[in-house]
Order: sequence, then structure tokens, then C-alpha cells
Amino acid sequence: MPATIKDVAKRAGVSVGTVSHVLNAKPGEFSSSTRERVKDAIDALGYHPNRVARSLVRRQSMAIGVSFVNHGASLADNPYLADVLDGMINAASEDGYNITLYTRLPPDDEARHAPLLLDRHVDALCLVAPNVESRLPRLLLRARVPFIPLIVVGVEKPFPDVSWVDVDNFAGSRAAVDCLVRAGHRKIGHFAGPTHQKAALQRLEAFKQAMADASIPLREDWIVTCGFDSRIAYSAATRLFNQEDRPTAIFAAHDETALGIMEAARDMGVRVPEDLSIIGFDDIREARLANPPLTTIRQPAREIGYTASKTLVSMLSGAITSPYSKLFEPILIERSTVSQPFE
Amino acid sequence: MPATIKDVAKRAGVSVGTVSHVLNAKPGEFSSSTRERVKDAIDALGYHPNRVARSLVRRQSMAIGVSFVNHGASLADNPYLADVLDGMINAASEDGYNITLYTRLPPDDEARHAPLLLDRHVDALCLVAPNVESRLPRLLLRARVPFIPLIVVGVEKPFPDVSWVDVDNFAGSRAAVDCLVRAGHRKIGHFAGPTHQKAALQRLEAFKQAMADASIPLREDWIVTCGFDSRIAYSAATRLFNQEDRPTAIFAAHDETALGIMEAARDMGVRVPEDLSIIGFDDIREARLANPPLTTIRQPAREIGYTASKTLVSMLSGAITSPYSKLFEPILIERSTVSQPFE
DNA sequence: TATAGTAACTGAAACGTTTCAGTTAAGGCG
DNA sequence: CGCCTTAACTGAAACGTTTCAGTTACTATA
Repeated sequence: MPATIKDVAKRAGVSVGTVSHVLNAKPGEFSSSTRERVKDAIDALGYHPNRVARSLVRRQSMAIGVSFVNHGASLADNPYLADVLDGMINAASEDGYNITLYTRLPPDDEARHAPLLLDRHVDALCLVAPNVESRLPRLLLRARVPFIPLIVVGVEKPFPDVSWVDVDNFAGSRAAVDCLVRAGHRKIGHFAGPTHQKAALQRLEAFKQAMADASIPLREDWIVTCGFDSRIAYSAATRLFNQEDRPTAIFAAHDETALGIMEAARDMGVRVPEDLSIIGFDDIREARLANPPLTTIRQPAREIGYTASKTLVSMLSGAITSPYSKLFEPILIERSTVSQPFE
Repeated sequence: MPATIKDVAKRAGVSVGTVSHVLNAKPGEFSSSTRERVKDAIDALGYHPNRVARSLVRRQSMAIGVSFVNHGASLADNPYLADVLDGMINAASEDGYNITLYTRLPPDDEARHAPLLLDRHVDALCLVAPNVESRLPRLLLRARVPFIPLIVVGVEKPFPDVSWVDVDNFAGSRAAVDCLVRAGHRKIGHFAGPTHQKAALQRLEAFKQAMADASIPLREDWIVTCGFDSRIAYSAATRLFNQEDRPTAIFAAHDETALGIMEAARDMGVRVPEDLSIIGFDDIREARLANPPLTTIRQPAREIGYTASKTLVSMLSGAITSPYSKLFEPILIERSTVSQPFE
């Protein structure tokens, strides 16, 4: 058995209360002799305070819970998640919080997530990129728990009164389309992301609007929905390139998709950017290394994660009391996949 | 205040013990009427069991602690970490464990890590890629705590009696050198990783040995130490390419480094693989997309993380009692940066 | 010399569960 | 009818801390 505070107290010849006090070192109290005796006992016994017991009485665990709600998505496949988490780690570390990854959530049954998330094991909760039809924010908010700070990352306005941080997908998509239009393109297609993702929906919507604003008629057959999957994008692109009348530029809602399109282009002898301009979204690590390097819209994912964690801590300290929300400005990263159309 | 088990008991008109029992649903006991009443009370009050209290009495938290000990390395910059963590998440999820990321460790003072890690907040500990001079495994092992399962990832034999999983760096480096030798190279250089990393040291050592085994004399001036940093690799490579007598092939201890070398080559007009063959190590996501795609040695990072977590759980259940260790076989991924030398 | 004030410490009640040792009531059996 | 067994439930101790309300033992003040 590990040594407890009682063992320390007994060995040092003081009460448990005293040990607790010197451990939590209230400013300058306690005679140095007592303090020394306690410290000696701690060292001799190899005592480490039990954080669980402390959490129970203090009613805080100094941990922030993170749930990657969007079911299949894994850290290894989705650099966005890793970046967000990285930002959260940095912020939490500054504030003295640990991060607990909730892994045990049955993917099929969201109703059973809430009890698991609300077990007071963590002081605050962050939901990363939940699906658009996710009922979880609602369930959590409705649950009869006094107030556990909650923030959603990667979904704008997931539910009234729920805090959130996200990138401005509208501004990003508009910047992408504008970039293509500025280069002289008018035959522009769009490869949309998965329909269960709010971000993908927003990017599609913004694409349509930006096209309208540029007075370019929409070609529905140039809008393809291909999810995240670069292989589906590959085959969809191949099909598109076989058409007689094809776009001179494509805005892909995700870099993965853009990469798939570029691969298809290479295999079909379509030159990028001479025959086809491409612009992506997200600026994943591979984008810079693509051949040619991919022009894209960068999401400040680490900053987003950082802000999410900082916000939760502010909510815990009471510095923020009303729901918080923030839209981050995306950044156009101009590399080499956009040029003027040659035809 | 959130409802407690007492509130539920009172409302259902039973004792707290009964509520606890129906919550933990011992097989088939309890009349259905009592069970119903308790369930109704739980729903009515929106009660969620407090996991902290449960952890205290059960003496287990159902969480595995993970510490990225190697100080600066972050999830976003180091895909290896993300992959290992991803594997751990999958395994932990299968076994009903959560994962707690220890973020609050002062990077300067390892001696103070042990108390934080041993706070019984987690049931088992995983140290990912500690530096070679890290005293942490020793400190943890020596700490006067009865037995908290511990495993180290990414360092072979970090300390006697400490469990570990790692990739076989020797076999990997040998495979890399063999690949180059097989292609006909004899003028082979090596870009080594950071000296505080055991993996980098092993790869360097294995490089030397493989060269000796192939009876190729070592050229010390073709061995450069450049850490992880692709920019340092870039400038070191630039310097190397300016030399009269330069290698026809380079084995880089990390893909990041290899990518830096390739960039330098491109800028200096050195063609890859015609003028220079390159082989990396790790198979990071960018490797596949490099131009040309990078030949490299793949580390099964997810599998490593998965195994680490599974091993910890086995130790917790008592299925494994003695220190466990496993070396994973690396895989040669042949892409397009290795060809025969032209001279 | 009594009184007040303070510094240093103590004891015990929380915190919200689980679990162990009982207790009660009902049913079965001779 | 009394006794035993069992099912169903209860009460309280325990888990390891923090913290609040005291209790000493001094020292300073009047």
C-alpha cells in the first residue's frame, strides 16, 4: 500500500491537518521545525498525495475532457485533430490542467455519451468536430448538472447557448473562389466534403454564394460530393476529366481531396496548374510537399485548440460567464497550383 | 449541486447501498419494483455517478497516463507521437480505459515529474520517447509506490526491469543501408538525428556496422548530425553538395531530414535519384508525397502505441507480471528516391 | 494579574461512492 | 408452531484528502 497522509502524520508526530497544511504551504505559516519534520517523513515514506481524494473534497480534478465525437476520425489520419489537440495541450499546460481523452464512448449510441462525459471526472469538456446531426451538445446542455463548462470546436453555433470556436469557413471559401476568379477563371468546379459535416456544408454554401457574387452561373455537374476520401476524389476527378466540357479550376473543400484530384490529373495527363488550377482548404502538412505545392486556405488549428482550452479555464475561474464564441480568420496560402486559365 | 446517490436513495425510498447495487447491476438480483423506483429517481434527478468518489473507494481510475517526456516535441510537429497516441486510444477504448495526457510537467526539472505522475490519478503510465539521458524511468521505478504499471515507448531497454516497446532501429538501418548497397552504392553518407535520442544513436551505430559488414570504409565527413530539423539538414546538405567528393547516396535517420536534403538537392540542381539516392526513416505522411516519393523505413507507430496500452492493461489485470518488451520489425517502403549510381 | 490577541497546531466532519456485515421478512420443512 | 434458509435490503465503515471550528500555549497590553 502506498503511504497516506496518516502515515506521514504519525511518523512526523503531528496531526493529518498539519501535514495537509504544510503540503499546501499556506504562506509562511508553520514553524520551520515542524515543516522539516513533515518533509522528512514524506521523503522517508516516499509519500505522494492521492489526487483522487483531493479531487473529491476540492470538487475539481484539474483536468479537461476532450472527446473526438466524429466517430471514425482518428488522430493519425486527421492532422486537424492532432493540431487542435496540440494547441489544447499547450494551453492546458500553462494553466495547470491535464487533458483526458474520452475513449470509451460507444460510437453508435450518443445518448449514452452524456452520462460518461458528465461523471465529474473532468472539470470541463471540449467536443471536437461533432457531426452536424450530433445531439450531444444538446444532451449535455440539457443534462441536469449545475454547470460544467462546455465548448465545441469546429462547428459554428452547434446549439444555442453552447460556446464554440471555429474557422470562418465562409470567409475561407470566398477567399478561395476569389483567388481563382482573380486569376481569370470562370469555369470553376467544387469538390465538397462529407455531408454530415457542418464545415463541408458551409464551404459548399459559401462556394455557391461567391460564385453568384462573381456572376458566374453554377454548373451543378461540376459540384461533386466526395467526403474526405482522396480515393473517391481521385475517381470522381477522373470521370470529370473525361468529360468534353470541363472546369479550368477546382476548389476542393479539403486538401486531402485536392491531393486526390492532383493525382488523377497527373495520371490523366492534365497539367496542374497549366490545364487545371486547384485550391484546397486546411493546409495539411502534405500540401506544402505536393507536386506542385498546393495553394490552399489555412486553418489555424493549433490556435483554435489553444483558445478552446483557455476559454474553458476562464469559464472555470468565472472570468467568462456567458457563452463564448469565436470565428478564426483563415489565411490564403498561395503556392503553385493556381494560375490563369490557358485555353 | 449535482444530485448524489443519497438524493436518489431518498427519493426512491431505499438505502444508498441499494442504489449502488442496482447501479452496478449485480446479476439478476433486486426485485424489479425496487429497480424501477431507483431508475425513475435517477432519471428524475438527472443523476450521474461521481467517478472520482468511485475511483477513491475502488482504488482505480480506469485511466492510463501518457507523458510525452521529450520536452519540446509536440503532437503537431511529430507525426510519430500522434500515431502512437492514436494506437493507444484505440487499445484503451477496447479495454474501457480513458487516456490522460500529463501536460503539467516542468520541462526543466525531471525530478519533480515523478510525484506528479504518481498521484494515483491514473492506473498505469506510458512514457513516450524520453530522451536518452532521462532519469525518469529510474525515478519512477525507485519511487516508493507499490506497483504502478509502467511502459516506455520508443526507447529500447530504457532501464532494467522497465517494460518497453520500440521499433528495431538496428534492423531498420541495416535494411536501409542494404537497400543502397544492393543498388550499387558505395559512397554512402548518413544524416544522424539528435544525439539525445537513443533511436538516433542506434541508427547511427547500425549504419556504421552495416557499412563495415559491407566492407565499405567509413567517411566521417559524410556523417553529419543535424537533429530533427529539416532546415539544418538543408544547410548541411548544401555544404556537402559543394564538396568536390560527395556521396552518391544518403541514409537519413529521419524523414524530415531526408526531405530537407531533397530540398537542398533540388535547389542545387542535384537530381534525385539520378545524382543522389536518398532513403529516410519513419515513413511520415509527407514521405509519400515528396517529389519524387521518398523511399523509407516504416515504423509501425500505431501498432506500437496499441501494444503499449494493451500491455499496461494486461499488467493491471495481472495477466503479465514480469517486465515486457517488444521490438517491432520495420518495413522497407520502396518508392522513388533510390536508384543505381550514375557516374 | 487578568485579558485579549495571536501563532501553531489538532480533531473531526465533510466529499460521494462501494462494500461488508448484518437485519428483516417470507417461505419451506418437519 | 418453531426453526432454518434465502432473498432483499439496510447501515455504517472505509477510501485519503481538505477545511472549519476549536484548543493550546505564548506574548503583549492594561
